[in-house]
Amino acid sequence: MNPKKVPESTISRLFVYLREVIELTRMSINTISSAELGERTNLSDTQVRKDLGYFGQFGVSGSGYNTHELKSQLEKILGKDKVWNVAVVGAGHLGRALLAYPGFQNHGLNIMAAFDIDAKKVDKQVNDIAIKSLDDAPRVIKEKNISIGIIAVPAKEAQDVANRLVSAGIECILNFAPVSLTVPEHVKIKDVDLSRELETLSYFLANKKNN
Amino acid sequence: MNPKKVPESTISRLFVYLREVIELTRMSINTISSAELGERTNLSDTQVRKDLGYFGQFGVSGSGYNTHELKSQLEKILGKDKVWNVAVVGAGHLGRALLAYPGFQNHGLNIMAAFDIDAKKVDKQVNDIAIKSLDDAPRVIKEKNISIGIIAVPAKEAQDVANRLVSAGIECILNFAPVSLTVPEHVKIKDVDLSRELETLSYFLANKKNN
DNA sequence: TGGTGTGAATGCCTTCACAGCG
DNA sequence: CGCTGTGAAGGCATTCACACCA
Repeated sequence: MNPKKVPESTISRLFVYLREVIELTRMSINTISSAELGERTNLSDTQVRKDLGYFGQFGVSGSGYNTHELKSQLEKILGKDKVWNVAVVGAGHLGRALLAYPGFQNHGLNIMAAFDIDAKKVDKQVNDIAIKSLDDAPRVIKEKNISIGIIAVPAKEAQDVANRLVSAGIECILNFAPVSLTVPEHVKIKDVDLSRELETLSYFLANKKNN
Repeated sequence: MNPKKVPESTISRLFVYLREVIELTRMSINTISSAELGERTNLSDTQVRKDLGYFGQFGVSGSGYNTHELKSQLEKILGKDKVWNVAVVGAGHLGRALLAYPGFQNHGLNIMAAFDIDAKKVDKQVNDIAIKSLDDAPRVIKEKNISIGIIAVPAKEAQDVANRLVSAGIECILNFAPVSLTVPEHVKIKDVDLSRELETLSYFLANKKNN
């Protein structure tokens, strides 16, 4: 349908533009140029125009983009009319932080279930969500039509959890465990590796001095 | 010193190789080929060799890499002999999860301090670390020689926190707030945008059906 | 004049292809 | 023969340069 292939990084930035444009409409600002939008998002004006250009011509020469129109176009492009159900596996500190994270609800993402293998955590309530045994996952995932799974368990258990999620019908995984998971082709996986991010920063520090 | 510029993505992968190699030495496996190492990390054999090739020739033709030597070389390259002190700003769910995160200690990263503006949280203890008022940050950061800051506060406060950290002498920031922060050239910033990661997955789901 | 839209140029990173080595 | 090391090719994403438009 799209004439040219859209880079994944473009998609990621569109969410940033959308956030900013929502803020602008709240402030009753009706027009914005690519340069201004770029400044607010720490991106170049060309980058902004190129990204938007993949999906049509929303701008007005000499004036810029209408924020209200841009907002609704971006929402349409990014599928913001749809809502997706999410399950969190692992009710440790990180898992519970994710259950409490306010950033998801506003973005078409509903955390519907939480699982853990630890019997001591099962049936505890976190933020209105009851933690269930991992054994219940296949049933609950199907019943509640959950399509996104978040893995927040230790590295050793992560592959097993991934296997269970996949066979329960999960289509996307956000993985916080510091291991490379193997999943079937049709499952999309995204890694968030917190210690690696920090380690990369420390590498930067270690090498800064030498230059 | 390095003849060719090393891609940042290579650095990031070196940490993955190191993890794997540590695991291999624990299992008393003394030799590994680039193909095997690639399989364990979901990367290609060429990628592994190219990455290592930036830093020298550690391999043995026909047999592979000695895990013990590779381990110590990687540790040296990545500055694992050094230890860096870290401060967390924001003692909400995410901040507290980071304070409790076990993955940092083993990696030359010591969380030495935590700050919050909320007077109700100040002086509470989390995982042996006392939460201090943000106003104490400049003093504590200097006293404890902290060079990495983690921002885990709401979007609206993030830029202000960043400014304070920078003027207190912080050199690297790991930012969990969903905004683009502006910092001086010499400060390295790395964003971890959790809702964006999840949103990108939901975009993938929304578009999968159309193909 | 002040802005958009976009082919062309560039730069970065990954993959290919293969020479060389134990 | 199996595996490393690496120049060359290729692919993807960003930036440049400029035609075009209100």
